[in-house]
Amino acid sequence: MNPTTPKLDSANGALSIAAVERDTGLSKDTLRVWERRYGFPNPQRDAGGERIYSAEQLEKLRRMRRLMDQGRRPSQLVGLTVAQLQELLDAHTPCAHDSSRETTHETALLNLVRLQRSAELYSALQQLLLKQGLQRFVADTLAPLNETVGQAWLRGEIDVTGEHLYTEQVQNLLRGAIGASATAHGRPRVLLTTLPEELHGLGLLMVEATLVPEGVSCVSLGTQTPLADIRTAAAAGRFDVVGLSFSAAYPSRQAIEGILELKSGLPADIALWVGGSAVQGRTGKLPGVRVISDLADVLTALEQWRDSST
Amino acid sequence: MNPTTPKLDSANGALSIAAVERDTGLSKDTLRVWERRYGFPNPQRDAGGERIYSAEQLEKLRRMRRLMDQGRRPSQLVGLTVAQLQELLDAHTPCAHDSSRETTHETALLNLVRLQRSAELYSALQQLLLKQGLQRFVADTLAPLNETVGQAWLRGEIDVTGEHLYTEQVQNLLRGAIGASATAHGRPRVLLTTLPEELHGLGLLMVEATLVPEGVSCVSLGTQTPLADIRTAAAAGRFDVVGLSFSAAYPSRQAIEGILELKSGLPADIALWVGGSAVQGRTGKLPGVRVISDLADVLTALEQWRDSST
DNA sequence: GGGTTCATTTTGTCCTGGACAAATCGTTGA
DNA sequence: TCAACGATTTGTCCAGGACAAAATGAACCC
Repeated sequence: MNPTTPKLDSANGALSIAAVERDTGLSKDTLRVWERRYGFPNPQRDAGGERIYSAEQLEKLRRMRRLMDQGRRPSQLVGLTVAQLQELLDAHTPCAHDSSRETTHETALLNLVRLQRSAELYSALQQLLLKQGLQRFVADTLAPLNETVGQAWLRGEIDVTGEHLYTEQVQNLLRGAIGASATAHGRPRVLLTTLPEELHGLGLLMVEATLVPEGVSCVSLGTQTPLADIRTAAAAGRFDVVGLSFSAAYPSRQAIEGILELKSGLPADIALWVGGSAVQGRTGKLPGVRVISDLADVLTALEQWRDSST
Repeated sequence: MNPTTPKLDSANGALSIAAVERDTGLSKDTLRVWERRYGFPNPQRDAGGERIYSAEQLEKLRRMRRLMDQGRRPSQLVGLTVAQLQELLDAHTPCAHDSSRETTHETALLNLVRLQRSAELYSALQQLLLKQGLQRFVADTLAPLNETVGQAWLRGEIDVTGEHLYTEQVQNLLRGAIGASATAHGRPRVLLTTLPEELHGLGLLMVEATLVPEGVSCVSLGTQTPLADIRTAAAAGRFDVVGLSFSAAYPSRQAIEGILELKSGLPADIALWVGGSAVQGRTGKLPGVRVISDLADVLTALEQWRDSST
């Protein structure tokens, strides 16, 4: 189908520019212009003159990207070593969440992730779910655990496998619980999804799990729905609310732009709720959009909607 | 953060090249090279010389893309009108699976997808699941329904929204069912995942749903696991079998290459099972690999494994 | 001091046109 | 019927120039 798919890519450690684009989210144009301007990354070339990036360059690019998501600019970062970048990342870690504050549950669960004991992880989570109930489980256990796993991943304590495994088990659990308690005709009708290029769907599931017990009827479109499709789906399904979720990796700028564009094409009587670190504190730039600060705030937003729609 | 994000995009009907890339999945490079070679699309230019695509051009590009997913080549398509392209899309309905063969269940379910009645879809599927049991439900209902939905999508009868919604509901259902009947210590231990660039995870879930009732302990890593990670995970978790799934969209060549490379790096006592249209009938090219022909064959493979490992 | 305006710098995206290699097609020969 | 091999098609990559939006910093007024 694709006449040319990128050589071998990550198979033998030879990273093409397309592979780096996928992994870092930095466009090919950006990678080339950085090389021209800053001299980094300075990849080797194969026989055909095409760029071959090393794993180390990829690591540095990944960290740069994360720091830029926090508001830094590339020229400040490009001269630093991987270790120095890592220091900056560690320094930023919100002090409100240092490891000493991790609960016993959390460290135990994190250990299961680290050891890749998926079945035990699943049943441990399930027990907590039964004990706490869906909403409290999501807000009090899952949300901080997510954070902890994310941090552990950044620090390199968990590999890709561990992270995949974690999200898989959480999805299994949440989807089962949601399916069990879904209602068909509740109000409001909420449409949940993410914008294109946002792959993380766990946030959506957590929101859905929070809303469903309140009698809300949620429809999730999964991740990566084109703007035009969100619009038509929202109108066609007579939804009251459209909810978007953004992970920390999503560029804040892009998020705001997408949100505003969607808002402008959405009927005025459909509310737009957005949540995730990419949009935190940007309320000012998003008139007419409800910015959700955390999972508890989802319920507040719901209450407000119900009050105002009487 | 991004100093320049594409103007206003589709907000006022002015489509930048980036917007068209997002909507059609055709890369900027491809769009430019088509314009150079075929004279289409031939967008207007704004004051700065940048391309402005019309909605009509976008429509034609969308259809071309769909037809190319069916194996056509751009040079055949670029001269046709939108109407002619639509005709081709309508005509594609493969005769092996004409609508007359669809069961009553199937047409009813397909209608729910088309009308985006997600709650009803979910409960209809759930009823079937209860009546048929997990394994028969997956093999007899879900597999053909998948096929039908895929065909309908190719013909343009269902939009992205409908497809998202369908996979979302099926996932909810299967994950719930799997979670309910999972066993922690069964044999064999099976590791399920897809290679990088393969995004479709529904096949994995269906396999998992088929195996779990047999007392197999399955661990799914979700989609897009790098080869190196599959290897380390398989060894570290002491798995007996690694299972890979490939959708029809995955290039066959790439699949075989990836499988062989994985096989060569895997301990000899770990079996490798692969399934999906991309690998059908390629048994000859894959020595030492168990090619799974369909869902029933999964159970055959399981039986064989259990026989040979006594 | 705190806020507004304006020039300057930074930065990502888009442009052109050339090149190449993988995939496919069409033909030939066993 | 199938394998092999040249010709064609096709998507990706490259270089280096240009531009406009965003961020920064200086000057200014209340």
